[in-house]
Amino acid sequence: MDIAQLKMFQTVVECGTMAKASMQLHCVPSNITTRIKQLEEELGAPLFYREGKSLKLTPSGEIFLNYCHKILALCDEAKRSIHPDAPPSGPLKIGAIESSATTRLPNLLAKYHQRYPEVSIQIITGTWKQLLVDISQHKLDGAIVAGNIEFPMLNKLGIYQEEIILIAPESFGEIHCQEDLIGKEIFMWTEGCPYRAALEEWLKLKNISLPITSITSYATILGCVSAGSGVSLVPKSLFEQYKNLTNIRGYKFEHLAFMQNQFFWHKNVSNHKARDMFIELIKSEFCL
Amino acid sequence: MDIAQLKMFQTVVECGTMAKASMQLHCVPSNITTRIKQLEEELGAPLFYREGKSLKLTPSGEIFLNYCHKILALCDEAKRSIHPDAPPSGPLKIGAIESSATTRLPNLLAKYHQRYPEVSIQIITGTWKQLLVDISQHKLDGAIVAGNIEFPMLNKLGIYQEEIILIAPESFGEIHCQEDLIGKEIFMWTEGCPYRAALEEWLKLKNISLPITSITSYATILGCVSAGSGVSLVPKSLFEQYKNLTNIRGYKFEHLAFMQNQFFWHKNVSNHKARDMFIELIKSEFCL
DNA sequence: TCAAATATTCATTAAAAGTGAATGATAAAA
DNA sequence: TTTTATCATTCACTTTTAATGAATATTTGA
Repeated sequence: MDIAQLKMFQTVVECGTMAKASMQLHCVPSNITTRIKQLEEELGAPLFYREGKSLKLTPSGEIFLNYCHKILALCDEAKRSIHPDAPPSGPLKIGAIESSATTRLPNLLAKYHQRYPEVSIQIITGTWKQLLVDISQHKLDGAIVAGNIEFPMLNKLGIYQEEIILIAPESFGEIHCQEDLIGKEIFMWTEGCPYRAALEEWLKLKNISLPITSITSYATILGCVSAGSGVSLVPKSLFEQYKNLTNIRGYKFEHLAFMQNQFFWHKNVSNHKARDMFIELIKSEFCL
Repeated sequence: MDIAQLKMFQTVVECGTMAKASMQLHCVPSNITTRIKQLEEELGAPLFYREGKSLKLTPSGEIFLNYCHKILALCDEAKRSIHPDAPPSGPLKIGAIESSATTRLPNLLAKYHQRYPEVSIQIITGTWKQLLVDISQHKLDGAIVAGNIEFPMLNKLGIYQEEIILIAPESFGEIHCQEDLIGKEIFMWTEGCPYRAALEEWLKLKNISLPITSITSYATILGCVSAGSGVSLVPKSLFEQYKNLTNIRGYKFEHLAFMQNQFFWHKNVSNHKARDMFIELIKSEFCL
């Protein structure tokens, strides 16, 4: 067993194909094939089902992948631990829900990169659940997530309150209560979005159940509302980012005016200076 | 960074010299030298102070060694996890305090080896503290220790009660209270031995403080008592093992008649079948 | 002071990793 | 359906890396 092999295996799973993994690892596909087979032989079990050209993890592969993440994360940590006072460097994988990624992150990243140019940041978006699971499996170093969540093995830090507003085309007239939405089309992020959950909860208070159109793009949601086809519930900061879309009106959403956004990271991962400096930056930006 | 390198580094630390490590790893010393240097270069810090031919870990080396243990333990665990139903095999490092090692372990090991001949067992003796620290640093897979101890990150299982007796030469006459020991020489295991602690506590009840001769060998302690030169406090099972020493008398030690012996292992290490079967054996032998 | 043990260097050999072109199979596109 | 892209794999080959063994200098212990 070899660390390079583990890295290859992990990358193949991430990329989905050996061809893509070989690009990312700057080597030739045949090399990956050989070394994965070699690994499978040593372990005495296949890691992938090979059906046609698709690769699917076997149960053994799933188990082994989890260990790979842990082992590689530990190796990184071991290296970092030797130079506790060196400026942070290396990769930093930060997750964020879409709304945070589009509104707050760009600013944050610019400052971070200016301070620590040696760190190569990677941003991954996903649902809060995906992101937190990924952190606990060491696939992410940390993530910004909305809502007051507790998650085993993860530390958290409250960062900012995101104001939530209801947006609708000017043509719809004033919107103040649930009934004003009846007959209107509603655009929201997919399942797992806390804003969506809040809206559904609000409607349920009056026993109203309306169909919601799922759109995984805030730009599109704003576009739809702007085009006059429906309403949505979005962070105010996002709305302001798109304020050139003039014919949209925002309304206070009293049911859940603010949502706490938090940064999560793994309790067991220490000596991660790049991540710790990211936390420090967050603190200095938002926690004054 | 390479797993083979980490294994080499760990082995060098264990063996104390590169020469001995090279024997254990079945390669030549120059290879070890080269690969350790290579590792140091990659980490950007020396792992050893090289003064003459002695190797001493640098602070960086200490830190890195801890990660090595964790990483290599995880690699083993990853391999084992693939074959959950295979009979246990591979190395199994069990620690024990001297008294357990000499009295209870031999029997246990015979049975274990008969059942799982593929496991190569290694027994390490030490003080309870050393052993438990070694488990938490993944240097040991488990250990048998006397006394009712709690230790972070470790699971424990009570196994048997060890009866404690006071032994003295027949020539000393009856011994029943602390005062009977005054003027007698006392032989005990070194600091850290729970039996010794119990004896000292017992003497302290009457504010008696007697000098104790430390001997790290039960055979020698028994021999000294048998030769008529002093008294000691030992597990009854040990005393019985040496009962051919006829002129020793054993007395009930009321202050601490029994001492609970326990098996400890690491909470975070799962999928360790060889160890789990050892626990099962202990249960079936002692916990009926 | 001598002898055994040790880390290290260096030229050499053996092993392993990586390459690149060819092949066949598969899924998507025309 | 045919065509085209993409993919994993095989194999002969090259490059890189690890391991060896003899030589050397140093140190510990007798």
